[in-house]
Amino acid sequence: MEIPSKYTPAEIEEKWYKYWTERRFFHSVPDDREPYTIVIPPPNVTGVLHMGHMLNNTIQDILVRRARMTGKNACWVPGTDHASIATEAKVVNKLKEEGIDKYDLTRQEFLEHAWNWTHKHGGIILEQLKKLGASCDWDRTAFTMDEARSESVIKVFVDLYNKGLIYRGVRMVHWDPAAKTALSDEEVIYKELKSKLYYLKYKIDGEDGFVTIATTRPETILGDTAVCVNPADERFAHLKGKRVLVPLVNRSIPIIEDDYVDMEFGTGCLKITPAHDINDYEIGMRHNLPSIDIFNDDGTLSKDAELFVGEDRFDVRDKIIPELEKAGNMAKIEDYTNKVGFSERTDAIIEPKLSAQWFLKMEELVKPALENVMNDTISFHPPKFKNTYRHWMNNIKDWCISRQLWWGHQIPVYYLPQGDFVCAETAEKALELAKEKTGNTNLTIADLRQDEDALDTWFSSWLWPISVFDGIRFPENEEIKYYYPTSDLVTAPDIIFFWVARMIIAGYEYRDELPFKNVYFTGMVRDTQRRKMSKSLGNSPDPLDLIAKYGADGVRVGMLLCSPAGGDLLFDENLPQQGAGFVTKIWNAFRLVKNWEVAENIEQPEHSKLAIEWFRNKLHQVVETLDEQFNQFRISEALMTIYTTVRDEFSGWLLEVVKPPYQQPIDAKTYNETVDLFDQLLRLMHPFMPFVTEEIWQLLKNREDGESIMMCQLPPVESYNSEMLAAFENVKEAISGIRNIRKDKNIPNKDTLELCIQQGDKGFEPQFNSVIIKMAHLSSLEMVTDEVQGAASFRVKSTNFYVPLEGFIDVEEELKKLEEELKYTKGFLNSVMKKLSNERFVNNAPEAVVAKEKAKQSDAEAKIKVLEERIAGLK
RNA sequence: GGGAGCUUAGCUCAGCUGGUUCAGAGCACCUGCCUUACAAGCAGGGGGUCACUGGUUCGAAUCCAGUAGUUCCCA
Repeated sequence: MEIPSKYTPAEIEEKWYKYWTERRFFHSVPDDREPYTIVIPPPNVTGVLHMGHMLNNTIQDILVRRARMTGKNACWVPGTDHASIATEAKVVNKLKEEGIDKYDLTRQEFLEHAWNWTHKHGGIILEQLKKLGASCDWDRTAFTMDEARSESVIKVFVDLYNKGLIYRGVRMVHWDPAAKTALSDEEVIYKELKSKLYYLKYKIDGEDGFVTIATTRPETILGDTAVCVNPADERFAHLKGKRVLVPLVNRSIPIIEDDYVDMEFGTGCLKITPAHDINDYEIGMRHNLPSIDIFNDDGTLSKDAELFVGEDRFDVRDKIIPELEKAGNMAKIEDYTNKVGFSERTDAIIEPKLSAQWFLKMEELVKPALENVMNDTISFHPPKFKNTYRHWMNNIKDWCISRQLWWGHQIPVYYLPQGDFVCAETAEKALELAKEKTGNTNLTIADLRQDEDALDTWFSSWLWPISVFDGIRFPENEEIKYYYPTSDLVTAPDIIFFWVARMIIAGYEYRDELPFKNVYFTGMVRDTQRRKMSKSLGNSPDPLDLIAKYGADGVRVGMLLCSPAGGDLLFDENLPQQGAGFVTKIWNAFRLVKNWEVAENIEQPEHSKLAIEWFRNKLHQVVETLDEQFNQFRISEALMTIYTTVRDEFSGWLLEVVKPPYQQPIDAKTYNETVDLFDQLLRLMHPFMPFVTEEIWQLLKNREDGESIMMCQLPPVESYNSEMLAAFENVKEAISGIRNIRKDKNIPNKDTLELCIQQGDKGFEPQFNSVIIKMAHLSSLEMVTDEVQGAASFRVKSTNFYVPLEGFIDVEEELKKLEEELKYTKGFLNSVMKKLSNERFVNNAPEAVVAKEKAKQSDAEAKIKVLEERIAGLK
């Protein structure tokens, strides 16, 4: 069989992904094995794959593949999220480009456009995940607006309403004038802006004189209904009970007193606009002030503003300033930096606005969700996110779940002709309730008017771990009982409140159980300057280009090598490059092994036997290490373990030892054992690099059609001989010592050397001599009792190694090296003795620690003796 | 304004309940080598007052307090 010298990821990856999916290896059905379940954080249906998805889904795939290979029934459920605001905004824009205004369409017509868009773009991101190698159970692909999920959302709304947890209230909400919808607190991003602080003079009603207030939003004076001072502020005592006139419109408003006012800030005198500021709203409530809503839903001024009606709020700000100056109301203007809320989705500046919305009472719901994270029933990795979580949960506010959008789940509330309303899953059920409620049996569905608003997207995704198994509609179904609770959730910390917390809440409310056992928070993918990847900066590579360039395995490895849990990943193209380099390394190791000619009639050499025994033990140790690392979600460390094992232990040591001389065959026993070890190693690597491991695994031995490495079991955790591993480390050190001598003395590798060993207490075990002979290319290895003259030397622990080099040896050089070694060892002994001669240390430290120090002492003393003898011998 | 975290090699980070796997890894850097699978490689090497100050202790990167810088969350 001809093995290509270059590994070509593109075609190989496509071949195996097809092989896996055609045989439905990713598909899971409940059986008697232990389930392992992950639900994907559903990406936005209209989105495209970005670097964050790459990292996140690589980690999920590693966890799922590993679970599958440890005998679990692994199920990774994929799907997408309808992303109400973002998708609606995209559809609205697209229609606008076609000259269609959303408000010229009926709801039905608009939804048709939205569905068309979804069908066209909805699958893209999932198709891209396939290129990454994601082993999702594609038969289970779900969408937050498909039938099962939609019905679940509606059912939950009705249920919570009937439990008295959902209510309608007029509240100050964050209004997005671009999307014309309310947003939840979590959807508002505060940014610092350089703006101005305007000092405005309000004339006192019926008197000469003014009061001066400071504001960043002069246009809102049109909605002022009071001016407020601190009751403790002597400066304004004389204003008590008086009134002032709002500039330009000359409305007379009262001067009120409230502790809220900060005497230090601005002029100590605050204008109150209850309709457009949350704090003013609260003050307004306390003082029974009227609210004047001066804005329309799109951010233009309403007729209640009296001036500038129909003009945009920011244009009005520009225009009102000269007006105020002209009227003599402008005292001064200062530069000022303040934080302004922006819409997460549309980036429009948020307008605090009074409006009627639906809210979910959170106070009771959060209790089990908080408790079970704090007591680690649900573990966060890294655990520092527990703090953030607790803080939010302890300061929880009712969740505004209505959005003034069409794309989403329409709120199942039906208004009756008299203004009353009922809440029901369907219009038919609503009609029944309405008849009951009103006693009017003549009502028809046409008399009911369903609430226009849609639900917050998170109100559907919070059910995701349950709804993907249809556990809301059919709580007793076999799948939900088998797969739920899910095992691990992999997500980014920026949606800990939006999504993670709410899933936990929903889990306890609807299953009385946690939704997942572990939450692994990935870092953000940034560029090398720590900037977030963003379209506008153009610093984000296209993941698919990277895969095309470096292969999916290379990209996966590159992303993970540098991505500790919760730490940000500073992406640089040399990462996938390194990943691809590692793939090549493995490929070359495979080529080496596979191209050996195998001879049945050759005896297995001693060195090969020893090396194989050593590596078998090494592998068991690695399996144990990986197990620990995975248990702690130290996934990038686990990859590093694999990386160094393959590069150093397997390629650098095992293969070099067993490698037959040039153009000579290898004995069958060594060959088969090497292939077997390679096979084990490939399995350990498979979750990280599924494609190259499958390709090599398939070529390593004859495989039946339908076999796959992904369906194999990982090598189990087994005990290993740690003395042997330690002994082999001494062997490596000895071989390195000889290599160093070669290097120092410029002795080519092809020349053989002689070696004499003066064995000390430690540092040498003769059973590995054959390995040393092979690896150091020795012509002889002799045990000696005395030191050897005319030789370069080095020490491993208390064993002396001599390489006789007549004529080459520079005694001065050798002595210098020995003196240095002696000096260091003496210094080391000194520090140990200092400890041991400290009575309080010997008396107070645990016995084991003292014993260790004593061992250090005797080792150091032995080494000093060896060095001193050697020095004396040379002199 | 409130809260949480972080600060260890040029970069990104490990370092568990204080004590030889305590000063580590990968990358980067430097020096040799085209040695027979691999120059996308191999063999070596340099590099850190563990942010600062004090405390606890026989012993502190590790525990405590304060200071500085920095990041995130919330308002």
